Amino acid sequence: MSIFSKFEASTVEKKWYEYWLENKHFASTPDERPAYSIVIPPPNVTGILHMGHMLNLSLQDILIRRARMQGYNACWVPGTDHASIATEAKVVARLKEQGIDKNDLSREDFLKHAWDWTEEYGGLILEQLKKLGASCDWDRTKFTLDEDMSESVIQVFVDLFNKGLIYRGYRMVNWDPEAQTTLSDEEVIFEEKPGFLYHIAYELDGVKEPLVIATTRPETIFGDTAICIHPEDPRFEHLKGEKVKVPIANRWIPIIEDTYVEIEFGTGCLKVTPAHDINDKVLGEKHNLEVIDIFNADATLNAHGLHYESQDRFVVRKAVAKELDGLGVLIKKEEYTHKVGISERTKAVIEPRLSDQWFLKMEKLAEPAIKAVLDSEEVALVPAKFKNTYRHWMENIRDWNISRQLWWGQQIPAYYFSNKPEDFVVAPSAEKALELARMKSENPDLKETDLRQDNDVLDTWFSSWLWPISVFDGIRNPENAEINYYYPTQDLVTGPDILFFWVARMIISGYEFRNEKPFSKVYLTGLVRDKQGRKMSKQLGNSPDALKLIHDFGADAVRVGLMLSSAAGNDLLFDESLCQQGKNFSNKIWNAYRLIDGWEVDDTREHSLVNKEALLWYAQKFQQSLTLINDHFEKYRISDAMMTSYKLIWDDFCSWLLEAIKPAYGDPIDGQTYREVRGLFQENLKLLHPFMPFLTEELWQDMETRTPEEALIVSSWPQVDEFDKKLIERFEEATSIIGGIRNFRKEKELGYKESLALQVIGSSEEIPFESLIQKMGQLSGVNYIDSAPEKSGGSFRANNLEFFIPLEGKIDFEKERLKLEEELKYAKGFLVSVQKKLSNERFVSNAPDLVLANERKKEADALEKIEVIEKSLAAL
RNA sequence: GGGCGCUUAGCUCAGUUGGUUCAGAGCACUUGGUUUACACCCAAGGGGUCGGGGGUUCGAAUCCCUCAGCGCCCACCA
Repeated sequence: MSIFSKFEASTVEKKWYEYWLENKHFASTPDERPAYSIVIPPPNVTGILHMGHMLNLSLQDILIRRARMQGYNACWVPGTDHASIATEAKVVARLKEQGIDKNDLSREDFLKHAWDWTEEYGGLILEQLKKLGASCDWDRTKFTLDEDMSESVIQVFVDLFNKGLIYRGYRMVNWDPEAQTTLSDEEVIFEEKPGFLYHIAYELDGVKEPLVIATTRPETIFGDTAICIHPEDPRFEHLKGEKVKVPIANRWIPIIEDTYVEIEFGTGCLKVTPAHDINDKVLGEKHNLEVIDIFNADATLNAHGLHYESQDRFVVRKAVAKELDGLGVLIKKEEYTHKVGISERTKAVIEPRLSDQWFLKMEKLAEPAIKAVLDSEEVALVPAKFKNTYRHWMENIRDWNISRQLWWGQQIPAYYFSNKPEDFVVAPSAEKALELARMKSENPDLKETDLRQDNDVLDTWFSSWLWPISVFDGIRNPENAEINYYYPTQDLVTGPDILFFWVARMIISGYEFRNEKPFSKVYLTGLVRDKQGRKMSKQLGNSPDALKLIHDFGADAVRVGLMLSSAAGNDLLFDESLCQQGKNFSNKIWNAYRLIDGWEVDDTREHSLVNKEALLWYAQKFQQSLTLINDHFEKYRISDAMMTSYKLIWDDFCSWLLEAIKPAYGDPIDGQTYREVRGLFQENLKLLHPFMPFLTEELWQDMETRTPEEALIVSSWPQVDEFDKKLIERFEEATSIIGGIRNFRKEKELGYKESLALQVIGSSEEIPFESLIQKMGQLSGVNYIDSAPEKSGGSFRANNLEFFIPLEGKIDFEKERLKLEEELKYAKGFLVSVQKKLSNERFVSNAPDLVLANERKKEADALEKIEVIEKSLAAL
């Protein structure tokens, strides 16, 4: 017999994981069964497993394992994402440590370093995932920069370009000075930051008072090309058409008028810097202003910054303020909180910047994706509350900036054949590009060396938005058997933070390239937070080490812990005690097995009525729970499914069934009970397997010698069958009588070993599960009497039945009387409220019959109860 | 600034269409219990005027209004 304890959990896990791999239980190829596929949200190739992953991946594994048991051809495709900005930033940082500057390397050399890094750390996260028990088809592992994946991306780019949906534009974009690339709007997070509102005086021509403007960014005065006032602001009526001098720069700039300016804000005057603010750019275009770009790529100032050239913008901000103060033109500096754009990846403050970028037109593309989620519900978001967020974003969707000034990623397949920016062709390969370039330039002598490929790479999401299609090679090879079999996938499990980055775009690409949804359900998890509700972060140090958790508690326990309180869309307040609870549950199951497995069997022993009834009841209870669990799964209420299984095993199976059939110490068990309870235990293991794969497989295999085909992982999910609801109710009546007896013992301070005689008063029929009650209540006998006996003892009520237990000389009459009077008072009060309701004519005429009948029953029951209590009181 | 959502026991949350079984679960807590599968355990028990106020209704945790607090998404206010 094997032992499943904390000391051996990891060896048991390793044993079964290897067993599943060896026997190809995770592998899937198309066959005649219906497919059930999930594509993993590819983690960053250089990432490490954190709690968010654990939650997502546990959910996916639970879904895929259950589907596998349900007879689907289950296929979970794993993989990783090249995460261009994040990975490139890490590689640049590592090179820096080695004294190498990225700018001194050629593109090819840099990519070599990046691939070295990827091979060194890449896939580490996938290894960690295995520790959790993830049953992915590892032979299918994909990486977004694999050759076939990249080819798909390039093919899609060319296709969209040829459809006229991709264009190149000179636009204000989000510039990350740290990574030195642009970002899409979704990659910019706005945060409230304390700052200052500087009031600066600009000298006016002539003798008039200087004009005071308010700005949060004094360093941008070098890029000022106008001052804007509101045309109807009476304070500035006399300034229309005038010019002012920019301090320090000493340039003269015009005063323009525009209703964009808010009279109430600041001083009512706005300095206009078209190169560095999106609003100013709009104003600039409207008023034909000069554009002066004052920054270098790393957000230091360029020559326009005069003596501040090469200094960082934040250093310059302070220095400029000081200089302005020295000049006597810094009128005021007030504290001011404003929103600042931060790079999602590098956390650098974003600089709005004008530059040439590639864009994808989104409006038309988004249409089918809007319908699919909001109208036809072909794609369901779980929970549905995210539909609103989705709608809002999709209906206001903006063109997607898909180019990044990085090297790690798919290089944009645009080839320039002259110095003019409009002289380019888009092609899947250099050869094809040359051909096209010769045609477009009408120069047949053009050589491949005359072509220059665009330096930029594509946004990482431009590869991952194809993920559900490209992992099955459905872009390059749209008719292949795999894509037609596995696509569309069933469930996608991910966080709502990437609803727009990724989920929405996958739905868009699904309809564009397959004319079909990529998945039917999107299960959106919440964020994993600590128990104080704070986000988990490295800085706070509140993020538990995922692998250490698995090591300390066991993978099953961690999975259970995660499922115990994580409804879809709700944040999970994680605490290690959840894992402890999971571990306690593992221990409980293990011990139940030890009990069953340790019994000595005697086939000559009688199959008692108690055992027979308890087994029959549990079979019903199991069915009831199974129905509930299936329903929870269908509604993606995974934690409810988990909790229902938990209670079934712990309360019903262990506390009731096993306690009921357990033979006295040292006694053997009858053969029939033994076989039946083992059968029921096996069914329990099936239910638990998706949640706790290792422990269940261990016990399953320990019970009997099994062939690989008989492994639990590929066994069948229990069949739903009809069950006797009435029997379950009768059993519950019995358990509440047992509860009454136990409570009685406790109140009367009687030991649990002391046998008691139970008397049922005035009941015309036998109490349910009488022999069970006798055994569990530790009774010497049960008899039925007409009225409360006159001798000393105590009484209690359960299920509207009155019970009496004789206790010679052990009863405190006064205490008993007070208790009964309390009960009587409550029953009378209850009766009054029911009768009040029943005497209300409008209630009687309006309420449905069922409700009315119930109230009448309540009244009758209350009357009966009062009578019983009064009798007992009289007997005292 | 616009939109959406939340507020139920000490904690985390269930509560379908207002009405049988509606005030629940798990954990935590209190009390009693260890040669008898499991103290990582067993048994019993306490605990909430369902955020405040108003309204609709015979009847409201559930529908409407309002106030307060919290959260999320979107947005170009210097």
